[in-house]
Amino acid sequence: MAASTLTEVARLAGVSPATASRVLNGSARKPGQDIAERVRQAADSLGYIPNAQAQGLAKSSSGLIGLIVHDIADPYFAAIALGVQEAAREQRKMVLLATTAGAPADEKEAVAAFAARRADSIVIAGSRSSRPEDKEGNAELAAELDRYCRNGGHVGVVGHPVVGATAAGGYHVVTVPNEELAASLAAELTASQEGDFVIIGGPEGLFTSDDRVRGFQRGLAKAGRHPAEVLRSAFNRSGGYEAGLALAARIKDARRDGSSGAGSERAGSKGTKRICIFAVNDVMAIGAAAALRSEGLRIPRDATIAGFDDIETLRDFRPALSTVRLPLEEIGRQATRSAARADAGTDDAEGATSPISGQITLRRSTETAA
Amino acid sequence: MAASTLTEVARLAGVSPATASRVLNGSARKPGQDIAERVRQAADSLGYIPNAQAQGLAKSSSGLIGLIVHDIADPYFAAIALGVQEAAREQRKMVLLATTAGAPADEKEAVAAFAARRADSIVIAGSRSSRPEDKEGNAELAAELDRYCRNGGHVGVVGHPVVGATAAGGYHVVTVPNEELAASLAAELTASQEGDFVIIGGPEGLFTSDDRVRGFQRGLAKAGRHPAEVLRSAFNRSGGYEAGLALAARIKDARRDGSSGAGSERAGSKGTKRICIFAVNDVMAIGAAAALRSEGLRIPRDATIAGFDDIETLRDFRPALSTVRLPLEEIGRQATRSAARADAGTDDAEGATSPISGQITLRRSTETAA
DNA sequence: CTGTTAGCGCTTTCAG
DNA sequence: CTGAAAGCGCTAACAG
Repeated sequence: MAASTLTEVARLAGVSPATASRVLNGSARKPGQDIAERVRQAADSLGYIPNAQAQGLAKSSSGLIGLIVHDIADPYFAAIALGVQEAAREQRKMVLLATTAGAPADEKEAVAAFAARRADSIVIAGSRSSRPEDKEGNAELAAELDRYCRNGGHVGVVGHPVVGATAAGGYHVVTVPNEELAASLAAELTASQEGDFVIIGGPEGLFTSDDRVRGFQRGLAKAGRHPAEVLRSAFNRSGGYEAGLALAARIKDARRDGSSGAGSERAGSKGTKRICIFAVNDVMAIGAAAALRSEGLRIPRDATIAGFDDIETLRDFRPALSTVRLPLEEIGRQATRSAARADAGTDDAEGATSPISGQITLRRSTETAA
Repeated sequence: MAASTLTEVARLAGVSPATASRVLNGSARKPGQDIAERVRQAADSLGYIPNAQAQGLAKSSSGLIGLIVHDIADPYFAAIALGVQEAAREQRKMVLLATTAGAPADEKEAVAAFAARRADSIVIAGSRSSRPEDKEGNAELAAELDRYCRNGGHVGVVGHPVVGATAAGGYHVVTVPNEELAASLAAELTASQEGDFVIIGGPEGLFTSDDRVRGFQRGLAKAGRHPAEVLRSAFNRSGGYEAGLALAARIKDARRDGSSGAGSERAGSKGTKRICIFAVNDVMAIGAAAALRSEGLRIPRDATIAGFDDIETLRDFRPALSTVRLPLEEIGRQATRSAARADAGTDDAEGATSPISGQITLRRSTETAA
């Protein structure tokens, strides 16, 4: 028993399908009260549900918004996804989700799939990269995106423009001031941290990571500190954990050397000043912290640490993590809205969404008080 | 410049649209090598992307899987969503996401929207409820679901069947043994916990919560303990926080009374034995823990606490949370697969997926050792 | 204001 | 093995 169709409804109501369409699904022209009522009754007596595919085909638009994330289980993306959802709801659209693990090749496939479904717009979250191994993938992704835009699609990108994408019409970027914020974070930290800084970054070539690293170094330089050493690992918790392990070993070594055989536990109170770790995102920071802890080191006693993003789920972590708060939901919302805006013809200056701002948030993990 | 169509490709290749269709999109019949090659070339020289809407209309199926969650930013749902995503990928389908905050009315809308899009199957995650205020909504949801199934749709539900849904064909439930697991948790806890138990539950009528409460009480009874008092609040972090605040006050009072004016800080070592809190999910447990901490109480020193779910993002929380590990991703995967199975006609015993099992995981938060 | 007539792009009998 | 023709369900010009 297939779902009933508009034609059936029309027949039951004794009108033409066109009229039924006009009353059931919005149209500029309003049929007469009497007839409208009859149609409506027929419709719900049959349990009529319009076939969105057919509507889409006829109107060539789909009421769909495509969302591309690296990993929906990562709270960073989940928060953005929530924002996208909200914006989609405002536009009375549904969101189609694609998880790509950040591989440009998969992202390209996702874009193609969205294009095939005639998604009205596409939102891409997740760091762009310029790694050599992604070069080809990036080019293909850019080409796919261009084609999508040329065919009338709109795309909103979170963070950085996709490498190589010509800024064709319908292509919008929600810029996140990663570099500036990282610089500010560094500036604030230098006020209290006396020891060396170490950065735990993601793989080289990941824009988000690179920007934060660069910004942090800049902030350090401005404060007259020498540049931090940069440890590279995966852009997730286990990457942070690994790097944390390496740092823990180093801290212990330094302590052993510094205390020449004796054995106080408190690195922070020794000649060797405790290091301050900046992990380029919260999940990595949490991973690093876990590693230090597992090696018997304490934060902020033996080392201080800061992250980036201010992931909500991680706010109850102790010691509370110093970080940079990013309005993740808002970012998702804006990316979605900016993509839709062009859709509606509201061509206000190409990207009139208010700029994203973040907020340095110092908490216990970088406290240096006795 | 609209996307190019099959007809265009066919014309360019000098064949009929039918043939082009046969070579480009899978068909039982295989056109000749020579002609196939020509079509393929024409296709990608034009950058042809099949119009999924049109295909869907013609085949009346869409390659879409609808997923309904309360809140995609909640790590519990995010984990399930990841599993759904994976299963969808196996089936070469995309997932359509709907966030409903658990309101049956919204869920009904989501189901209707999915039905309109001719989703091949629908997965519903998130606790069902039998609260009086949801009664009407549940009935409508059930009706909508039934209609969807009757029209050939398949649905996979996580946890409990939707209230009032007739177990029509195509309706599958992935059962999570919440009650049993909660009972086991209680059993294990009674071995080490001497004080009273208190349960922080969600609103009455939420099945998941109710099951866990019931199971826990049963476990307690079996161990000869008297039933735990049940505090009700919202089924999320802030609900846990609120309840935690109330408990903190109570613990402090008890301590003051117990120590009649003197003032040791250690409730655990007093005559009043420390209470053991069971929060029906991890996020609530974390909230409660945060509340206790903010009131100057320490875990497990002043009270012990356990949660449920073993949310991955929360595993770095300290003290490590005792909980029941649930294979969330797997649950999502199974719900998706079981819904699809019927689709493929593989009618193996109505629900031949392996049953979900959980694992009691005792960690620091319930340690009672000195 | 309503009904009729064409498609939207693709699949799928059914002939050739 | 290929092509022609008839829709899938709905919308949007046109007529009436």
